Amino acid sequence: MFLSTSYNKIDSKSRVSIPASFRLNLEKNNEPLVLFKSLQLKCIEGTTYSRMQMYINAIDELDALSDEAFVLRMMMADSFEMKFDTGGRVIIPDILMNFSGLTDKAVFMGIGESFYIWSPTEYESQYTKSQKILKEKGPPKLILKKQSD
Amino acid sequence: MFLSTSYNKIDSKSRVSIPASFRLNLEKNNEPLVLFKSLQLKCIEGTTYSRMQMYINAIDELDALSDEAFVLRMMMADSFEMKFDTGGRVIIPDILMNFSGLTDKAVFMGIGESFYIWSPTEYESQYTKSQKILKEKGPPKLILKKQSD
DNA sequence: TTGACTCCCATAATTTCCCATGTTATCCCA
DNA sequence: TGGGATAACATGGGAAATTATGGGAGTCAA
Repeated sequence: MFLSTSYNKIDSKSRVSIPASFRLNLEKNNEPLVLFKSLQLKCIEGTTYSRMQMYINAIDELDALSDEAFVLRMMMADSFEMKFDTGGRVIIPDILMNFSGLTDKAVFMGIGESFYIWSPTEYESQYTKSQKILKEKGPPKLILKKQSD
Repeated sequence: MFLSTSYNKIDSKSRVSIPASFRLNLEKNNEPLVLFKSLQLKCIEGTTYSRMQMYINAIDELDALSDEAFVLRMMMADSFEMKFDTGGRVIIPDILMNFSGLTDKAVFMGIGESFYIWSPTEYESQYTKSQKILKEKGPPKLILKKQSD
């Protein structure tokens, strides 16, 4: 699971350290890391290779001509398998840098099965927004289920 | 898995480098590359030899005289097994160049089990279209299943 | 001999890999 | 509980390997 938030520097080669706790989570499960454009937010999303595989399998089960399949294929096109250097860094592809507005600093935000990478300004505005909603609507009501598989 | 998007040049001999990550994916699985006309889009589709075989098997399950079977057989006729040169390039057959409107630049778009090759203009219009669908209909709702095979 | 095609080599640019260093966090013992 | 030793982490830079791409020599057929 990916949890917690941290800031890391992006150097002139577009390299950035993935937080150690995230890396450990991947290594423990022997999972490569995949980064892709978030479908809803102006940020990069990171997840495991096998979770990405689940999306791909889902494509084959949809009507090949459907809008859903079309959008999912585009999502794959904006996905990148990452390689770590010995220091635990990855190089963020230009496409993702531009899309998310990243320059020299990245905010890593673990959200369970995946994590977000934000530019600091975008992160702050999203955080503020979430606090506002929380204040107005109160905490969300959750129905917790035991894991079935 | 074929992931990510990249641009490569097509030279005067109709040669083009297949992105290294795609090549690696093929080599790793000892799979020849097959290119064919997309059935839905104005682009070339690339996939593994064994996935092409799955399409062929699917034809056999259809009514031999049906329109579907007819169309699929025609698709097979416009499929080509590719040979790589020492630099990792292939020569794109004229039929496919003309069909997809390729001239001097190709966009490679990994979509999981296969990949598309577009002319830059066609790629951009398709990308715009996907963004529009995403905006209007929101992200596809998926029920993700763990891989069963 | 020309044209089309295949195979191979050359090179520039990019990417990957590895080593070095400062900084932060963790641990252990007094 | 403090404070120093040790390990882990984040970050910088450069060497080495890989990739993309251009061009040419050899082959075969018309």
